[in-house]
Amino acid sequence: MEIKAKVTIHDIAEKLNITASTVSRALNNSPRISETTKKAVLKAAKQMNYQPNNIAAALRNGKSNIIGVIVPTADRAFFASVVRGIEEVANTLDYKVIISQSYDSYEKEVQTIEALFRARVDGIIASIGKNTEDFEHFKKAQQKGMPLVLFDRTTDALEVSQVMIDDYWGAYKIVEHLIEQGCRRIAHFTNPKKVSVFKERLRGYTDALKNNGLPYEEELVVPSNLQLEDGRASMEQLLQLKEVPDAVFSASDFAAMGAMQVLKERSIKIPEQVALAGFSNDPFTSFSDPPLTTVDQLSIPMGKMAAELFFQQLKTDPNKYIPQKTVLKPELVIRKSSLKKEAQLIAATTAQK
Amino acid sequence: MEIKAKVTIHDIAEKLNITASTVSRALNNSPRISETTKKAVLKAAKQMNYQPNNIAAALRNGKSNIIGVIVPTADRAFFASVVRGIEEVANTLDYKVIISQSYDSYEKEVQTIEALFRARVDGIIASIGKNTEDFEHFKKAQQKGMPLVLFDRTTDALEVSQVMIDDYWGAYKIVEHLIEQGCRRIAHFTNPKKVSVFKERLRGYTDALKNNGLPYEEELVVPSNLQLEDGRASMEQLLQLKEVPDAVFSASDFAAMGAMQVLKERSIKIPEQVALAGFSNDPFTSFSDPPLTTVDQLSIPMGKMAAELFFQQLKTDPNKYIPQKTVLKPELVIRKSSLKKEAQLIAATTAQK
DNA sequence: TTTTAAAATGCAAACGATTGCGCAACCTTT
DNA sequence: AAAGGTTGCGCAATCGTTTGCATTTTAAAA
Repeated sequence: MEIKAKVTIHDIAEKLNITASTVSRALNNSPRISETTKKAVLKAAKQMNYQPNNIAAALRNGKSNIIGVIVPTADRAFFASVVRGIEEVANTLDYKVIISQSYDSYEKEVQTIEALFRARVDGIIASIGKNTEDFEHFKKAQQKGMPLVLFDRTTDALEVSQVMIDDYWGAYKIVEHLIEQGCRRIAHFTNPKKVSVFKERLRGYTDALKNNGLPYEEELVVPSNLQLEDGRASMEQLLQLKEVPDAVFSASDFAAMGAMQVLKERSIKIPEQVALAGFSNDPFTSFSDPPLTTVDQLSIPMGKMAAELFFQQLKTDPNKYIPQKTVLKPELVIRKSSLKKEAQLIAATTAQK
Repeated sequence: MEIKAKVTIHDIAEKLNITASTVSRALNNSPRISETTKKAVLKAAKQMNYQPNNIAAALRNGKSNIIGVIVPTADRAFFASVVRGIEEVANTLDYKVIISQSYDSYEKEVQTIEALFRARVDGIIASIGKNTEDFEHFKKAQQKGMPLVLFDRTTDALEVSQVMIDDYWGAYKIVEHLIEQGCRRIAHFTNPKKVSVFKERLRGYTDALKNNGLPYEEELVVPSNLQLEDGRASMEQLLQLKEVPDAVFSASDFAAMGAMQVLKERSIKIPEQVALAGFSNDPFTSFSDPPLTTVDQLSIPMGKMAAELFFQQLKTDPNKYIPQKTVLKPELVIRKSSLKKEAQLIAATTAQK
């Protein structure tokens, strides 16, 4: 078994005394070829250890069977899971996934998309970088007639298929949950950026308050970058208030975590004194103490759905295609950090003894 | 700005009244082309919005500028970070990264590698699936003269470049740390599989005990699958012992986490009564209460190193190449779960008041 | 002004698979 | 037995770049 020169359909053809055309057709199971020769070709191919050259086919066909995926960073839990979801469905259709990172930089994003064009990907699935406000580079993809699907961080500036979760609904529901648990002064950590997800979560928060007869109070809504440290700072700030809140709904798990740390340092009981909820269901949320109530973003399903929209678009005439906006209902993940009633009940029965 | 038919070097050539050869050479900055025409070509290319077709080039050159990466699952924190590292260096060299998942299935792994062959990747970077014991599919890559780099889960059955961390050293050091903190009965959670990493960690554990004059006790080494639930069970088991350990070094963060839960449920103080250490530095370890001491696996550097080995191999004559085995020294991440001395000190000063 | 070397560009064949069109050979029908 | 249909396969162009080997142009030397 030495290394033999790469075998092509021509080699097979020669061996069988037929032409490459016939071999090609046989391999592609064309009805124009007799069963006998098909069998012969298949057999010879196996025997000679033939490996089709997708690149040659790609050149001829003008399609590469490759999807380009752009994410801010490949190792953030959410994005990693989406990529996983995309790969899972791509895999079943013999498509490959090229992954590239934009690092939330506009310039990188533009470069990256150009690189994907050069690589001749058949289309692109992307989550827009935080600092991107111009979308010409994505439009280019559309102009080329490539399928383009946006997920999570999308924009309405583009007529494009997109998948996201219903941030409003998730926020609304979780605030409602907090209220149901007896919380009456619910604070919210938000982000001032134009990014729509945070706006939506804020809207869900305010509407839930309103519809449940609770007042919206400016001082309870604190904006920040939503990282761990920001969460700490925001919590400190809230604790300065004359009237301390009895719950915090953070638009990010990290900030919620920061708040949790501060509360614990001050021996403020969670959830009895302050209930806590985050957003994203980052893997770490189940390991905190108490485990953090949060909203699951359905990352893997989102990836799958994005891929499905992609292939749907791939199959239909670019002129006929109508972009689809898919909104996934997120799932509430209720954990101890917000189960005030239960905690009180346990406290009561323990005290009774 | 309508969609113009794709422009090729021939179009540029025609416009400039030269041939495609010249255009090609100009674009590739060949010394055989005069500066004047180079300028002209570049200008025309920009003007006509020329996009090079990598596929055609790949066909002609026999190389695609694509690396195939195989991981068990794309969304496990460790692998996601390695992929990130790989992509980072690939990106600087205008290489693209195709990612594919083996799901720890041998069959999938074989299929996946075949698919990568078809895609004509220039080489492969992979972490071997848990259940893989035959390596013919990887050998095929080598026979084709492709660069092949293995990371983390490697094998000595293949003469191949590999990157891993020094599990022995990491384990040794962390056990030493526990001893230094005053622990004398240190338990260990391990995994019975043939996978070398766990064997190495076990070896580091036993050697550290030995070299520090502590006895190795069978009953303190408990094997399991090292998931959260396994950690819980193992801890329960340890608590049944006549002499309960005063520390646990788990070969996985998840199992360590399970142990932490059990200890907390029983109000056993961490680290005062039982110190805890894990392995991997999974992101969640910094969010537990107390934060978990662990060993960082240098995932991003590992990815970068794997990519560097890859390119190194790509550059050198396959016959001359000598596989490199790179062993990264992991980093101890000391957190509260093991800082017994500090905890005792604080306890003491608090009591004094 | 011719000769000669160097510099710049052109020609044409690859790379490997696909496919529209055409041409045999064979079968059916009348 | 001639006309018309099928069936099975071959021819040759094509996808867009690259590159070895000319060939032309330019500049320098004689």
